Amino acid sequence: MAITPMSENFSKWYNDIVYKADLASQSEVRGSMIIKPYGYELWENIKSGLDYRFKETGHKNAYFPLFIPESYLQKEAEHVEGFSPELAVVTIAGGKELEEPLIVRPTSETIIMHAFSNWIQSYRDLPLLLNQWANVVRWELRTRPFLRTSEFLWQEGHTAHATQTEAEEETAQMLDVYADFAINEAAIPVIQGRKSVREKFAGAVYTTTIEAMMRDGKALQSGTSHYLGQNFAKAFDIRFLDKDQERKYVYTTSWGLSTRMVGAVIMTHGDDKGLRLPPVIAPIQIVVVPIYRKEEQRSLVMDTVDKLTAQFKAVGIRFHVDDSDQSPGYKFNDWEMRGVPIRLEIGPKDVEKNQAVLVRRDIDGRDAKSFVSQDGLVETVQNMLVDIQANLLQQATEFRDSNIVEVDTYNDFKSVVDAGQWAKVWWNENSDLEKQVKNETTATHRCYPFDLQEEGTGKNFLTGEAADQIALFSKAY
RNA sequence: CGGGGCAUAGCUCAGCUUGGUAGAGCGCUCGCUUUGGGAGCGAGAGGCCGUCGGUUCGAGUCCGGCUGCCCCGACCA
Repeated sequence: MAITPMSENFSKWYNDIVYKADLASQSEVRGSMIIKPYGYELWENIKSGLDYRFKETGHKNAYFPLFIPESYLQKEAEHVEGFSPELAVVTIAGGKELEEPLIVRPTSETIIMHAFSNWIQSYRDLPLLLNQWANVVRWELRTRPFLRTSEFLWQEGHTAHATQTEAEEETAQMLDVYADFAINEAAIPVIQGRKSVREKFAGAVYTTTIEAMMRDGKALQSGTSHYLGQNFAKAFDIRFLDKDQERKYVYTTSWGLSTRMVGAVIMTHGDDKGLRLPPVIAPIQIVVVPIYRKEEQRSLVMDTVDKLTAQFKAVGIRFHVDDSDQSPGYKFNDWEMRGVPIRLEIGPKDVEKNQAVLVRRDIDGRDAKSFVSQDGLVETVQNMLVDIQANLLQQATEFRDSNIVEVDTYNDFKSVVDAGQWAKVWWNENSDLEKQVKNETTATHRCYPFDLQEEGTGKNFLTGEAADQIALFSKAY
């Protein structure tokens, strides 16, 4: 029943929340999971926050096929090499061996770029701004619910532009969209930055990322936006006739965010009692627990509950009334474990006094509880939801900031990384040395953070040479 | 892909050493009593013991094959 404490075993704590809060369950298929209604509602709320932003920035949704001809994937050399170990391939269909195997998409650059090459003829066709919501398959050897599964849900945006500048602006804009969503809706204080060459998307010129710090100090890449240059345009011959009468290759971008975000929410906000959900994306924002002994009390209490929830409904507060047969104490623990931001208790005493008891999930102890008037309750609740949202972001931000440590020697680096913190260092791009660091410490290059760059140069923590960029290293999911 | 472990009720597991009619806790169903921080009592339902084969009068238990899952490592957008 109870959840394994985080301090005892973080992985177990995570799995306990996923399964006991009914977000997902294990499926019969290796490495796959069933997303249950409560988990899927959370994903739907994430989806709608993103989809709204995509539309606001001029993108349209479309849908491309699940199956991709093998030859498409092979057109971009680095891309195919990056994905080939984890592809699921269909070789037999309809009882016959296929002439050309079909790949179950690990991502859709190739099939979408193939379509783009037919659709784009003139500068008037640009920019082309598309997004698709889809499932993709990557045959991972080691899987964890939401963080890494063989099949997962995501969105992938694909755009084509006339100029490099425009494509790079798009790449940056969509990373901003992700960061805005993560910070303001998921209450996750992400760090924006550029990936090292070793960590970038196969086929990209460069990759930008939002990195989040989990409660165990590990980093989670929570969304990525890639500038693809003309790599795919050349591989798929996507050319347009420009105003100056010249045929030119387009510049493309792609960007994606997956159900992994659910894992990020769990591991950013959760505590030993279970999940803590930011009100903006919580499937249930307030749970009502009626309390009564006798039947007369029950109808009295329920009348008040009906009156109050009608007000919630009118203003769009997402509520749930738990009138099951469980004891109140059971319900309190259960809904805290499921991360509902506010609990409302209504008993005979409250009905009599025209009051209600509110308990907020983001605070521990007595301070979490308040006795408020039923008059103006909707406003009280709305204000509290806003306050909880802000408080979760603040708690996560303070945790993150206190766990990023500046180091300039390899020894300090090792102890910081071993302590589960992030190392902020001076660094020069070098894939071989990055690999060495990973082998020796298990920490990886997370990104070159845009907001933490400094003028001039500093001492590379590994080589001691002068370095011109600030990088973050840490253990990661 | 290398090393180790496991497969028995919805879940967690015992039973195997030493073969003899399938067990516990939790959960579930029904009834009564309860209800402001994980309630109590009583009754009940629920299993081709992963699968195929072998040994035996008799296999959850012993032997072999297969399949699946978990952990550690390696790999990894």
